[in-house]
Amino acid sequence: MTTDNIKEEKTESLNFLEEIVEQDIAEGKHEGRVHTRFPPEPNGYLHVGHATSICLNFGLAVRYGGQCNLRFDDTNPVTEETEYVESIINDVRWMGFEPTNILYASDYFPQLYGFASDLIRKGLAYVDDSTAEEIAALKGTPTEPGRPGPCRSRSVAENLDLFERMRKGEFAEGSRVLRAKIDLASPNMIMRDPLLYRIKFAHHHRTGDDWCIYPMYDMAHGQSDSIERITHSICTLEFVPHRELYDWCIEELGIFPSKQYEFARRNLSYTVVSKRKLLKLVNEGHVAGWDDPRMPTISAMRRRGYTAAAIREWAKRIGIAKRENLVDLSLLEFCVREDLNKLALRAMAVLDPLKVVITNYPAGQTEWLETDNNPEDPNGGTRQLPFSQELWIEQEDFMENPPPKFFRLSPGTMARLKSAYIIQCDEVVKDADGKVTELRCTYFPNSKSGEDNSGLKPKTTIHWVSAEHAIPAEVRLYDRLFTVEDPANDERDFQELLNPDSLKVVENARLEPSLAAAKPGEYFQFIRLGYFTPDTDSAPGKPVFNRTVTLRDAWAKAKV
RNA sequence: UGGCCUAUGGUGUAACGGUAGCACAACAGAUUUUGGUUCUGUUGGUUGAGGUUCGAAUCCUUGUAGGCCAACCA
Repeated sequence: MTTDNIKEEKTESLNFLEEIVEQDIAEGKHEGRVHTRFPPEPNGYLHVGHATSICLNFGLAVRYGGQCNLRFDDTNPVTEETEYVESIINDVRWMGFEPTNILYASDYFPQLYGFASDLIRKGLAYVDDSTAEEIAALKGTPTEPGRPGPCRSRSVAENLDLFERMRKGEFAEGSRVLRAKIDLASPNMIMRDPLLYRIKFAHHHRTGDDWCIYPMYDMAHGQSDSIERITHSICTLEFVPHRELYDWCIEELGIFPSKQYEFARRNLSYTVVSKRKLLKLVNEGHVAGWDDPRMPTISAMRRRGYTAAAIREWAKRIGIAKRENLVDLSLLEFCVREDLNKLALRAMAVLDPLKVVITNYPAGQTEWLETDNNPEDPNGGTRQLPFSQELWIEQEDFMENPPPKFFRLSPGTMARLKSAYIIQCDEVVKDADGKVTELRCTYFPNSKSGEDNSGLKPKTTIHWVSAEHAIPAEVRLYDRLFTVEDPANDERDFQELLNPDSLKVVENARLEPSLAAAKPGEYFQFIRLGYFTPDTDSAPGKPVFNRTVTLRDAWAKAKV
């Protein structure tokens, strides 16, 4: 290792969780073992927030030679489904991580039942017959202590008997719960005799009808961590008050001492991630589904053309801390462009076609021109583009009365056709309404790309496709779903904040013929327009492309 | 009004008592057969008030602001 490397390593800064992990390793805690877990509840699709959590938990394991389990926190049968389990596993793998184990909290139900019984035997849990309202009323408020209910003083034997009969299904749903007996006066509301088990006669996606009592989060999560000998159990800030209970359970049960650490969830501007709001977007038809490319779900980002590497890099760059945040969407877009710039194959596509006729080019002739697949990749290779007398160019690349800084085509000016010839605009053809329908141009035969000796220096290069050879396609242009940075914290109605232009469908795009074979999962840059990927709606002979993200566009900015 | 968490450029994040740095964004320039990429530069910051110290973003006190907690959700 050189001095430079040492210096670099020294200056690299760690986030607070990496510091904790490194300190634990240095102290030989758990024999230096690092074992994390990603614990989604299978009640919906994973979104960007989960993506950063995946990167955090799996990333820590990878970085420190540890392990990371994927554990489904499936303790509430009424909201959870196998469909979600499958999509979550798929999303985790797509993100680029392979779980050490794929586990389910529901597999621990027998053990968890035993833990609860242990607490009862220690006099630390009791069966409460009160209604939800009664329990809430006796819990007090943050400023007033709670008061004991009539069941709090039940004997261990009675509690054991009642709890067993709860399990046997002798009591009606909602009629009794098991509660920890801790401290009704605790300033931490979570410690005021928290509920541990409730009765639910519901079919569970894995355990079927084996159980009619299900553990609450606090009776399942930490215990599952402990069973799996998780060393660092990382969760979001809203669980901070639960840590006291997490530790209490582990202490009283005398089980493996997993430790909980909390970080601030990362929020992304111009979107929402609350399950309720995402559901509303889907149900009210504001988007086409959970994987509509405008959604912040992992499946939607994948469909839109974001790469897992870009999302991982984004998570790395925004870092990790404990303060509230709203990460600017532009950083995610930067990461997506950065990755795609390296790997996307360049292609020519015209979204808003304007006909160009090269008057001095032989009608019916086709010439195949070589062009780079990716100028950023020396091994990217080349392909052939057909050139002919009639072409399509972008409407935007022509202006009859251009402003001063416009240096594309206008009457009398020249432009280079990318990888082809320099043309000059001689004549503008209009329809009865005065709309420009065609440009009649001449080309300079000695200006062919790669062998140009014309001496001409046009101010710009524009993209084009040969009219005869182009294939038609639908192209979907996406923009941010909301018009405000932080829709979740806006007092206005959800509805008012939606961006009416979040989707623009281009029905009549013209693509270079090589794009006919493109498949979802492949990445392209339509030159000068942005990054695009085939959508899953594509059908043979009817390709559909999604715009992942535009290119940075200095001209667009200069115009406004 | 009880407890807990958090405050560093527009945004995100470093600096662990010793020169406030990095990235994105913004702006300017160079290069460019993508108004892309790449390269260079510029603007801009420690929540207020006290205190400790030779020296404070950092430690202490006290304000202020934001967030979380009284689900048979996780």
